[in-house]
Amino acid sequence: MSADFSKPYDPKQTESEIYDLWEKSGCFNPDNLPVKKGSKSFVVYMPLPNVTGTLHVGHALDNTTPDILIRYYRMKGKRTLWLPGTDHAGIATQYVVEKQLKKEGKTRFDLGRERFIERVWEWKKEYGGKILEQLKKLGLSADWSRTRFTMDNVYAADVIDAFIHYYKKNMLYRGLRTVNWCPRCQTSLSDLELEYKEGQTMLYYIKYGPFTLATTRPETKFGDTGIAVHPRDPKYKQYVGKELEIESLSVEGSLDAPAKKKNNITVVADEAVDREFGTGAVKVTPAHDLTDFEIGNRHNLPLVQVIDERGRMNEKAGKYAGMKAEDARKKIVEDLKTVGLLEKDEPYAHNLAVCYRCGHAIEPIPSTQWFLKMSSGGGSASGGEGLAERALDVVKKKKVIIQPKNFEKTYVSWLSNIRDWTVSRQIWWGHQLPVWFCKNKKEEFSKREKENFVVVAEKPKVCPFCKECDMEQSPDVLDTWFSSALWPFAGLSKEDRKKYYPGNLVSNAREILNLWDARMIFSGLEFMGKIPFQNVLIHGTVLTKDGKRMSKSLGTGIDPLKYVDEYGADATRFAVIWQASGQDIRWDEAAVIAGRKFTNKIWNASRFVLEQTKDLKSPNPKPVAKTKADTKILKTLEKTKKNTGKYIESFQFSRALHELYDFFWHEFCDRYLEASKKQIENEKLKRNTQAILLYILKESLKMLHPFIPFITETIYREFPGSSSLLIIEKW
RNA sequence: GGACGCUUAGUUUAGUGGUAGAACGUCGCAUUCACAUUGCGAAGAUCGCAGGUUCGAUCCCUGCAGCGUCCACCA
Repeated sequence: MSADFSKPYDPKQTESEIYDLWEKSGCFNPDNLPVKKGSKSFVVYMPLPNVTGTLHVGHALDNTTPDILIRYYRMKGKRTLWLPGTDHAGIATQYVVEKQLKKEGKTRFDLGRERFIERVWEWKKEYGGKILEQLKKLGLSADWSRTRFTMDNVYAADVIDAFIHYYKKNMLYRGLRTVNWCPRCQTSLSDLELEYKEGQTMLYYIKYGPFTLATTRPETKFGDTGIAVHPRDPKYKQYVGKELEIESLSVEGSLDAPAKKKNNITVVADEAVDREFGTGAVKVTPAHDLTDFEIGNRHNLPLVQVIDERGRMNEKAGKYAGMKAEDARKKIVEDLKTVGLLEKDEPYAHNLAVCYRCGHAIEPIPSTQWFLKMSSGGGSASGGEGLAERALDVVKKKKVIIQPKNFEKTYVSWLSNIRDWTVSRQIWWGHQLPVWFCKNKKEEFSKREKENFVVVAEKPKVCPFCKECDMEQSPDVLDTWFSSALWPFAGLSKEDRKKYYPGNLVSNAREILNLWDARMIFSGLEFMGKIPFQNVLIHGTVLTKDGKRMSKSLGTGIDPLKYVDEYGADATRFAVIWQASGQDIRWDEAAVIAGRKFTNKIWNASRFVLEQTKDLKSPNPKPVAKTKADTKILKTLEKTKKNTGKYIESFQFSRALHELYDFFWHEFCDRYLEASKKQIENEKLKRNTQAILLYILKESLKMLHPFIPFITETIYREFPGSSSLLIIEKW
């Protein structure tokens, strides 16, 4: 293969050949790099793309900047590792496969858990590697030989160990949490699995002591433990913090005198209340509404469950017990009318959440979940500081630097107000909890003190409780983020951890700063005793040209491969970096075209330089400044080199690229190349001018290589006497 | 509802306490000599609005308006 300068640069032809060359050279793997002994490593953890993901411009942003750093530091002689992998993305993947099944007229229940999971693995085998293959087209120099999937056996073992570790440290506990429940499918549903149906219901205005409350669900009133108002609402200010004895409907369906009321209601002020809705005050039923559950959590309101798993009123509902919630509603409304507590009702259109599978109305009910303690407050037995405090500390002490700086605020406020992390999920695809229950000692809900389960990696041969049953594993799986939080070390082999942990950097979009970055930080501290990386780079969101969000469903998403195909990977990378200068990016195809023009310029300038210097015997003659033009270009080169390095090291990639663009195009091509034409005609200046041309071009290619690696490598191969690859050339 | 951000030439944007740089586009000129995916040159910005701080603000503060993103959610 050699470059054909008689034709315009054709990225399509060369890019895949060059990429093969790099892969074959093994230089993506830090263990193969010709680095000096004792030289430092530079490690980047790739944001794990979901196996269900399709490539979008955001991925190009996520990955182009680390690639620049990796290539730069590789050329600077560091041992560079860029660790790639994919995430099993629990709910998202399960959802995709279930949709596939639906087309065949089946549900996951038809297959059963085991066969369903097999089916997901099949799906993963077929599509799971696709996104990484697409990423390679952008020219990323990640070490693919180390690629891991968050459900690989070795990775899974670490995930299970982590769970057991937390359990032993008394940082995991079981508790109730209100979840979306389908009474027909008998399963909890994630947000993804909800569908919304527009419906007409009634909004009932119920008298509640000094309040009138609007609700669509009067049947949950027996589970009410609070009334919430907006903190800045002057109407209700006087009641906030008071516990009220309220004249209300009794479970016998009659009027309850205030004195007889057992469960009094606390008035709380909460930001979640919409002052404009209804009367501006709402009843709080933590057991049967997700928002109310959050409010209850914030104000320590008790949880009173009045509807059961089958969607029927339970014994707490007195004479209404056993009735379906819907029927109970009618009856209760009647009774409220009779006792004079119903002020009015009006029709109300709202979105009703239904099960995506069977269409049944979902019923929020409390269910047992596993929680990971985030904070030392609340009697953590781990002594010292909790996970959140430690993650906060390293950022406050600047051991971990979040850039741009203002995202530090987001991070700090999230961790400062954090609640314990619900790590269990009621789906099938994921890391199943290493929790084993005794079949003979079943309890609805068991806290530690009256255990009927053990937490161990392998199923115990003999049940420690009844000594005779075949223990049953908890059907729950872990939240996907629980496993991806371990990525900086679970992604590495035990051997690698000694060499490549801690790493240096992650680069991702802002929406996963808390979901992922924060959790990697505290997991790293907990399990490795060290921060996983010093730098968190948050890049802007890629928007459409008119400033709208890119989304697949709106048809505004953009596949960067379209540009790779049309203009080349270099031009695409150029466009991404060129535009990623400030905040969010309004993606403009014009930038890709500018990138292609630039690569074309480089191509032609290189052709000129290589032709002009063909007769130069010594491949690397020392250039000297003999003319004004010589002095100028050599000086400017030094300045550009210095600035480019400075900008790359401080993550100002766009600035670096603009500087390089300016230098190459305007200083080198427009000025020096033109001047060189005359100088070469002068025999006295000829040799030296040739030497300068070659030298400037070579140095330019090096500086440009991290940004536009393909074309620079292609041209470098044409250099007289170049034996090695540009990718490992000294910067 | 919460958090964060944006508002600078036709468009996309950079930037600084002393009235602004660029890219694309537009217009004019040039060009057999690396490149028309070119070169040279020109026009084009009261730096969202209203106050304030300051000798002086596009840059700092306050308010307003518009736009957007993320998170939470619609009782």
